[in-house]
Amino acid sequence: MSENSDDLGFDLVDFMPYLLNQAAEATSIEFQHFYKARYGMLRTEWRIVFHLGRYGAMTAKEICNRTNMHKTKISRGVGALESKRYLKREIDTSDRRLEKLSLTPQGARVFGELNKAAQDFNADFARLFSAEEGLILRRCLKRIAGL
Amino acid sequence: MSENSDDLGFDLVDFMPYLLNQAAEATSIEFQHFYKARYGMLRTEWRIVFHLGRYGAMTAKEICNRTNMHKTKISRGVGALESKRYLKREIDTSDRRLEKLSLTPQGARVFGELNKAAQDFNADFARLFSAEEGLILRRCLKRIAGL
DNA sequence: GAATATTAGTTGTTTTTGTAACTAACAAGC
DNA sequence: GCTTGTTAGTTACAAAAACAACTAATATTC
Repeated sequence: MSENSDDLGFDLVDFMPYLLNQAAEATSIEFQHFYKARYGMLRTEWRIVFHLGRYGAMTAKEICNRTNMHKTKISRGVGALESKRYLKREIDTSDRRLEKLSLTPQGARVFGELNKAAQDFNADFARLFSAEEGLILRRCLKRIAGL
Repeated sequence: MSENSDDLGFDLVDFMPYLLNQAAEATSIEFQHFYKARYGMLRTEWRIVFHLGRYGAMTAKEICNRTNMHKTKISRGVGALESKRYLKREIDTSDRRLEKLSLTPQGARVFGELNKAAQDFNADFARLFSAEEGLILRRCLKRIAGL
């Protein structure tokens, strides 16, 4: 905290929103390489692919609820993924407002590769910390994010 | 981690870039209220004000180096703060490429208020954690951010 | 000291995001 | 059955960020 005689307060690095943001940025930028450079995907798109690959077919709304991304972001991500042929839509016959989204075989393959990369990334990441640190870090972040 | 028989890997919430991002987002959005709603400032502008208020007059380049924000972002932030009369520029006579940036009295007053709000925010934030958790969280985040 | 390179900062253009208004389908109330 | 309300998703427009090209000043090199 470094309170000092001039009462200027803490250093920026001790300000949690800043520190969290810097840590998140640094990490995101690293992982971007996998989905951006190789598959031309945006973060939103990668998240959608992850959701559909990991949890199965669902509607855009369900992805919204799970991630608290805004629906317009999802709508555009879905459009982009569709034009890349990674995803297909199927309109629910009992409620024609709903679109069930699912990965195409090609999309599933991309998910497989990215998911593998993500697991490796996470494993490497974990090596930065002791077991106790990792546990506490994860617990604290979940609490902050309200998860 | 929840490894399961289908080998689908972890949940998104256990993927560190995602978890960090969600935590950073949640926190940033809360603190935005202070600088955005009250002073019409953007995050970049708040960071610039913080730097000048906390560490004294410096050039745009120095702010760049300290924060790894891109220089165009800083340039526009400085312009916006100048038109709000929170900041003034002074060209270095020995090297006329350099502009020494500093807060106006009005800017200094705003810094004082925001800095106070930031300290309070940080103190409230700290209450989410035990002393040990807070220490470890901070240490881990710094390591991740390379700080 | 003239050509070249580097540095600080700006400007212009393109992407991406955020916000609000919209369409289409369904649901409720009467 | 016809208003009124709600929900899923899209589209249009404005704000912000990213990226590249630029200007002006200083350094370097020969």
